Amino acid sequence: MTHPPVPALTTHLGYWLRMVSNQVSLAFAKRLEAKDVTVAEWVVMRELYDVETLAPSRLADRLGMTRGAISKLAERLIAKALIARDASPADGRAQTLRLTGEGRLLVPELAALADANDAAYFGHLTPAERKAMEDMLKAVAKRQDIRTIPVE
Amino acid sequence: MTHPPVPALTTHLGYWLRMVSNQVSLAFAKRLEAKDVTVAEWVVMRELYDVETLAPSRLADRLGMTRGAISKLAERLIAKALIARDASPADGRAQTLRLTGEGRLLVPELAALADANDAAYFGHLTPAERKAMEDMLKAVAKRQDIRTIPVE
DNA sequence: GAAATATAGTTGACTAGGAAACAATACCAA
DNA sequence: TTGGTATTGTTTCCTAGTCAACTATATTTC
Repeated sequence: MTHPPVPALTTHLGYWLRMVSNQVSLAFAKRLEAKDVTVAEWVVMRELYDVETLAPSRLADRLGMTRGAISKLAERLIAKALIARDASPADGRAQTLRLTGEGRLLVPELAALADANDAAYFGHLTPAERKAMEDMLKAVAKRQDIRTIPVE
Repeated sequence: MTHPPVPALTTHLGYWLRMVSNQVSLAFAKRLEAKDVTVAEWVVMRELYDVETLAPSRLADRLGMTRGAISKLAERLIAKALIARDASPADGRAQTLRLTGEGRLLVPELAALADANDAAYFGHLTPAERKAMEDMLKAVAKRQDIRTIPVE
């Protein structure tokens, strides 16, 4: 009783993309769990790593999250003593976020987990294949003017 | 004060994959919104489309979701009158889910949205490029024994 | 310089999922 | 046939987001 035939989900590139992406992210999340850090927290920490300080609202823009989400995310990272929040001297509304010493020390460890995860999933591809995939994904991103850092 | 240099997030293929995948899924979700359906609901409906009836637990396996999540998802679809739930005559614990007439009529419309979304993101790739990407993703999926349908 | 407007961050209500405890039923083994 | 175990689906509690209302401070405009 399948009236009009409908192509399978698997005919869409988006389907495969999502399936693989989900698994890669999930596996990465599991690795991070050993360090008691989520993917979103990792991205924030990595952003802060080469920038000294950053305003929450800038972070929201960069990660494509709402300011509310960043507010709560920052709160969690502060509770873990991985980042710190300072009032802006210039603007009474504004704040800046920065890594604590502890947080800064953790980033290279987390980066190693990210490397390992990427290698586990894509390490078997030849350099040419990797480059082809990366180029295609970059082209799609550019074409659609995608610029936010994927958090989840 | 960036002590040890850490490679940028963008050096990972997983980063690009997630960025593009997130945007493709988000755009698809927005299209589905016009029909008042979520991506997860669409996947369930598409699964039911060529199968007559399906047990919730089978659905959970196929979609890689918990039975609890399927329970709630089914409840939402039933509330929208897009699927129906019947008690299994053979097994007092079991149920089966099926599309309603209305639900079945909706599937081809939703499939058209899926096609359009895929085309919007990947239509500009040459057939060879599309195939290369699909093959690589399939290979990664196969290598990791990924078999669940990506819902989100 | 006062009033309107804009911006930064927080909060509360809501959503969709996971994990684990649970109830009901089925299966199995002695 | 009865007692233990397995399985099905539901429920409760938790998490991490969104959205929209809110507070406080800045900026602009007249």
